[in-house]
Amino acid sequence: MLWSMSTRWLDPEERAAWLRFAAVMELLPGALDAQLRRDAGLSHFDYFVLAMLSEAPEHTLRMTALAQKTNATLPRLSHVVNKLEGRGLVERFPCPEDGRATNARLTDRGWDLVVETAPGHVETVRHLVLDGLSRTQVRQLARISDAMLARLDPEGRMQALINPDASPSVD
Amino acid sequence: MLWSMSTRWLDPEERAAWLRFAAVMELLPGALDAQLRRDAGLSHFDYFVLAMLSEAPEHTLRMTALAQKTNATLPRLSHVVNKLEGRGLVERFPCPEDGRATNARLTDRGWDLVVETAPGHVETVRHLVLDGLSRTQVRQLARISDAMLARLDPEGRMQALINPDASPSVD
DNA sequence: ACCCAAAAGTTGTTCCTTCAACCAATGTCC
DNA sequence: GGACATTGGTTGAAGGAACAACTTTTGGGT
Repeated sequence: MLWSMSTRWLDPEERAAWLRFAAVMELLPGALDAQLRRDAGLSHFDYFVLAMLSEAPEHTLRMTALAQKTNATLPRLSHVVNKLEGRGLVERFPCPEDGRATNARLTDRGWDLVVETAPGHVETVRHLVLDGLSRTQVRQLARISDAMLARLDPEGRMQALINPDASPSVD
Repeated sequence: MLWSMSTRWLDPEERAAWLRFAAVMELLPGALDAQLRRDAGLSHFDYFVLAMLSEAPEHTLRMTALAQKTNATLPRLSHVVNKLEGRGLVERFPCPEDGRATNARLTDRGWDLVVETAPGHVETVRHLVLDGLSRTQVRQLARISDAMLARLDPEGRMQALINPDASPSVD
């Protein structure tokens, strides 16, 4: 910002909202991660990967598709799937239609783990986020988040998630 | 959750709110980090450390106090302050009152950097978060965040920030 | 005075993420 | 139908964060 346009600082209401919201963003991810790590030995990202697979047809997705749904880079996903494969939660096999592509599929063990883990995770989300809000506030939060998403993700890559689907998924 | 109490799943409204909110939490930190890294060569955490010092009397804080304000562990803070000290943005000196303690103080260069950087950062926060919201929604966001904070941080360690104070700070 | 527990920081190790380089398969354009 | 760019994915090394172990200083108890 070289051309120093006298900054519009935050007024008290804006500042109050931003500071609180920033504090939530600081604390909530760690809290969710801690619960999953404790109860299932999974990072939040690990769990999310499994959850996305659990929602997919055949419990299978191409790596690229999975990366988009989880908002991850391909290298990151590759490493994580390596780890999950080592634990027998996921298996990889070449995609029949495209020789370049790889499919990731949830194993039975992986599915079982998601099914075991989802209830506790939902309970945590409820406890930390939703239960403190009124019905009205839940609706307000949805609209506010939508407004932010319009700025953060104009292309709507993450919108895939915001549709109806299968059972455990939950995230 | 062994005692398997048939889980209260999220209803459509709750699910809609949570998915959108989770997407925001996924994207926003990275966006803020990217802007600061590009314009000032600082991670968001780095910037936050400097900002907290810039608000403190004498631009000085004990490591422990700084760690609380930034929600960091002491080891993490120690490493980061090492780096910032190497760049001449912060200096450390033993605390006169307590031989165990160390004080961290913002240098002149550090102060200058915060002053240069703050406007662009505020502009980014405005653009990504606040400008998309109505005045009413800004107030709603503050109240909603407060409700979550009551669950996430019952002790209110981060509440220190939610008070009025000096100029550049901004975060 | 002395001992022992707790507090304040630092250092080192490990794990995770990101970045860059790389390989293989596909598709395209003369 | 052969060269070249593109897509899909993996791998290895480098930078950051969490956790554990280790000093040093303080303070309380006897």
